[in-house]
Amino acid sequence: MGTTQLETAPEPKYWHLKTVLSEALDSEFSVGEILPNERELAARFGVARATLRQALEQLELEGRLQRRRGVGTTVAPPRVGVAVDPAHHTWPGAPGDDWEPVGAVESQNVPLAVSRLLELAPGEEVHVVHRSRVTHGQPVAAEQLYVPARSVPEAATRTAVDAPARARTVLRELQQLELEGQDRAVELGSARADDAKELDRLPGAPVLVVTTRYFADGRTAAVALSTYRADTCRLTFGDNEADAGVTVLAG
Amino acid sequence: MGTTQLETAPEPKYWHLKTVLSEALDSEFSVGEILPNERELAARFGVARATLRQALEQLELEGRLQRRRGVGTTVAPPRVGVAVDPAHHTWPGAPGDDWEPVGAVESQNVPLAVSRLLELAPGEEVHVVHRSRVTHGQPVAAEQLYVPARSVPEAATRTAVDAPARARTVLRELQQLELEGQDRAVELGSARADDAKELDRLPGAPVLVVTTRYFADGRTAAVALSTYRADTCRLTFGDNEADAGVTVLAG
DNA sequence: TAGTGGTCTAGACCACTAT
DNA sequence: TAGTGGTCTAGACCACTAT
Repeated sequence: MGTTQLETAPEPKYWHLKTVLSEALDSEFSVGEILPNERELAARFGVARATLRQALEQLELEGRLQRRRGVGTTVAPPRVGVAVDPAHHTWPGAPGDDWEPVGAVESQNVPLAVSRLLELAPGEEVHVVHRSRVTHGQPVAAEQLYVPARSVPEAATRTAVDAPARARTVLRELQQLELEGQDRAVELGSARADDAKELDRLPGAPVLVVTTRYFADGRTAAVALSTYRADTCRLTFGDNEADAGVTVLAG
Repeated sequence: MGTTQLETAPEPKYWHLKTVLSEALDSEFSVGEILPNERELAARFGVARATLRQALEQLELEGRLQRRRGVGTTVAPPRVGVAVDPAHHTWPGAPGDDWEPVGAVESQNVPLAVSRLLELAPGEEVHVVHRSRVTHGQPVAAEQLYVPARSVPEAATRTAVDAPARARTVLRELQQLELEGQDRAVELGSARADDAKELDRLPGAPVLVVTTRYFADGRTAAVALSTYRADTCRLTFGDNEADAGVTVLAG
């Protein structure tokens, strides 16, 4: 016989569990259905709760499950396709964009990476416009749009009555400029406490961060940091019409 | 005095730890530097190892740390910008694309979501072309390109000598078609075992999955599933020239 | 107030890397 | 063979939701 030790390393329990649960979700559960609680599931599979949780975490990451503290674990609907990059480039706040202005403040305190993209001088004033995006009644994204005061010298945010009006003032001025181009980058991040609250998630939840640079007057005129829920969103780019409706479950 | 119970909920230990470590990384460590091991760090901060690991996991997710079993934890370099969507649309394998053909097989067994996108008939044959992408000497992505046999009737994969040659045969035939358009979607996933191995990660590692649809002859002629390391990659879209060089650390 | 998922502990052992 | 991160256990208690 000889030693047959060429075998592949044993599969971790949580990995096997994930596979089993995934198949059960496909065949025995429907969207919105509540799973047994974690202590019950762990007992049923004969593993420690921590191990069971490792499997559930992965399935949540893949958009298969939704877990809510105090409530329970449910089968998640397919991810929602959200159009991020329409073929026709426009300023934020242009007609037809899905974002809701929430407020705006003036600040000298912006993330280092943003100040580099905008090539800010030390102490330079920046309007920070806060917007949110809702699809199918669910909050899917929160955005901070950084607009140097130099880009919109006429924006009179202090005279506006309420917060959304202040935001609209900045957006309106921005649209006076000629948009010369834009680009985007997508990366994985974890939700800051404020964004998490707005997205109805816990701090640290995985998010897709889209960085958009808007070019005008030969320089970067504004930068948007948009934070999308990674569990529920599929970001779409290009020719496609809004929701293609089909989700590729990447597991 | 009265009860002052309007206070915000206490910050979890691992969250606070993450903040402390993050600041230490900024000020006291440089890229590539090795951190003390987990048992040592946990002792130093007076927490259980599991709690320390929760903080490290988040920092790794944000691309700040790199952990390797048997080796240790090091400070990660800034994320690499990888161009995903050049302004000029082309077939995969066109001159100038960064992918290396690895192999190709014929299969009737494709992911359900892919077969829906391609509107495959049951049992229809599909070429599965496997490619990999390397940047700065590091593997950053693995791809499965699904091409229905009907799209490339002349592709003679069986006569090709080696695996890369079989892949190139399919790609060459694909380029004979007129590309009418393409679109993309990005979502979070976890690495399958085979992709994980190729990307030098453990199975289940977080990845960004890009689904590309290629249109020709009025239908979807091919679909690519590209799996990018989420810890090391920032996907760029649009006008930007390759690497913008600046990383937005989304934490 | 009961029930849920989230945090945390203090261990043990395993898989892997480098020497 | 020593040292690392990865997996797993069996608990305890906390924050939050809904009744």
